Amino acid sequence: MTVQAAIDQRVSLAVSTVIFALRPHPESGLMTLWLPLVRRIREPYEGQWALPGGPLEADEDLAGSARHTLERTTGLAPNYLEQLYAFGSLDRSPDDRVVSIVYWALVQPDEVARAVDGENVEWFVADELPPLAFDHTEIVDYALARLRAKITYTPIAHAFLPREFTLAELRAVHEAVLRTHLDPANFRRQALASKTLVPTGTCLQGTSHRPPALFRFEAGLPSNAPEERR
Amino acid sequence: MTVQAAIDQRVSLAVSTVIFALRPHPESGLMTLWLPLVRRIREPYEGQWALPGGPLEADEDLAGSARHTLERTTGLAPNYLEQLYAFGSLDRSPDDRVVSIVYWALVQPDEVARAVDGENVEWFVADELPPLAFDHTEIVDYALARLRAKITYTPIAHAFLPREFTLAELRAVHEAVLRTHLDPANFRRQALASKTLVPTGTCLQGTSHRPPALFRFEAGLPSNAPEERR
DNA sequence: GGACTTAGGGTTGACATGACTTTAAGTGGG
DNA sequence: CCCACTTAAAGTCATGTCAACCCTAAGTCC
Repeated sequence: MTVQAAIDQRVSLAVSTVIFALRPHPESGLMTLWLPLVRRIREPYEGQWALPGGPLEADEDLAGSARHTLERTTGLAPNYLEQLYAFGSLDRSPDDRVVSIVYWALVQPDEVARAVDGENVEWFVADELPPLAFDHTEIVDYALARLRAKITYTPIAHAFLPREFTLAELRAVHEAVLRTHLDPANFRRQALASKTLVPTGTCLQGTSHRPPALFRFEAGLPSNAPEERR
Repeated sequence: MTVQAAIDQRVSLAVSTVIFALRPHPESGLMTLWLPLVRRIREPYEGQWALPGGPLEADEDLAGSARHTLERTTGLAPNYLEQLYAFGSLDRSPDDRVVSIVYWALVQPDEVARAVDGENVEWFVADELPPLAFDHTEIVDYALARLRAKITYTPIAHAFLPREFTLAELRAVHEAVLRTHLDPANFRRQALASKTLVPTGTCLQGTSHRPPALFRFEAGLPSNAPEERR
């Protein structure tokens, strides 16, 4: 058996990451979900857009690998990172057999993020993507569904925001992700009832109206991902 | 580079399955969760118990691989099969680097199941396991948590039962999994409100009391696993 | 000072939930 | 044949949650 044969015989393992951030929509100006894609520079699917990722290195954790691609494509560290799913259909790649373990991440779009956009990295509105390479369209759809489901029963919205934020900003995140309008009063009650928000005692000044109180997120629930929760 | 070196360099990929079934507890006689384990016949952890599984074959699906080990260890086809998590810590196996994609399955314990128990396969009460090889204790704990969480908001309990069942039997499954007592009247209301149960029109005869109506499960919600839902 | 805007709190009605009661329909025993 | 016993199945009621809505507070801008 040759070296190449030994490699061909085995299934190769990659880690990809769906990276979400909030930015204003280019037309409507409303906050929407964006994600960075990488243009493929080789076959298969050369020239098409794909999720950032790469083969799992022998000295890397799964989450570590996801964090690594995240840093490479956005220059940022994630505020939230969770394993999404392992995709392993036989036909997902035309020639070789690849199993992809996909993570999803939430980042806050700092000024930094724009500077790091490399030659082959570009951000897209998550709900208006071009056709993607491999099964990546299906993967993004699943990640979107998971994000939209999870934000309704878990306090992860703060991961899109800086350390201190107002309830209106937090509500804006929910509205942007879920693409709905939420009642401010009911949202406030529900958010405060979750026991995960701590008032900083200060108010945000410089608004043209009543100054809103600032809050900080305080971890209430532990993560439910076995690997990360150590 | 030698063939061995080429193999060593790469991360190997395995698929394991946590298989749940309900059987009476050996002491209390109450229904409890059981799962089959396989005794390891080689190092590392030789002689210890581990989850059934094996390396991912090049021509196998992920779910297909899980189904395959399921058939090998229990002789059964699963009524429910879902991906649990991909475990890939650097230290999970002492010598080589293994990433395990773990599935969990629900089966109904037919007469068949007992006959197939092989030399190195043995069923254990899920909450009273011996020390397991690798990180399999952690994996089982996670699978148990997932099952107990999911049964409360998803109709999967029927996967432990034959095609037709009474509400009392369905409630007994919930009680066995969650290890609690549930009010029969409230459980009935909740179960019927879920719109996933169809009355067969017949009643179970031969009981020493009022004959209960039989129901059949009718899929209401689609699966939320992207790979399986095709 | 008054219009305007958002913060923040209160009210109400629809609905789900848990604890409990009542009636129905079978068996088995005296 | 009547009665005790068991579980099925339906109903009642108090509580809690949630969405829709209204109202007042506290700033800015003109």
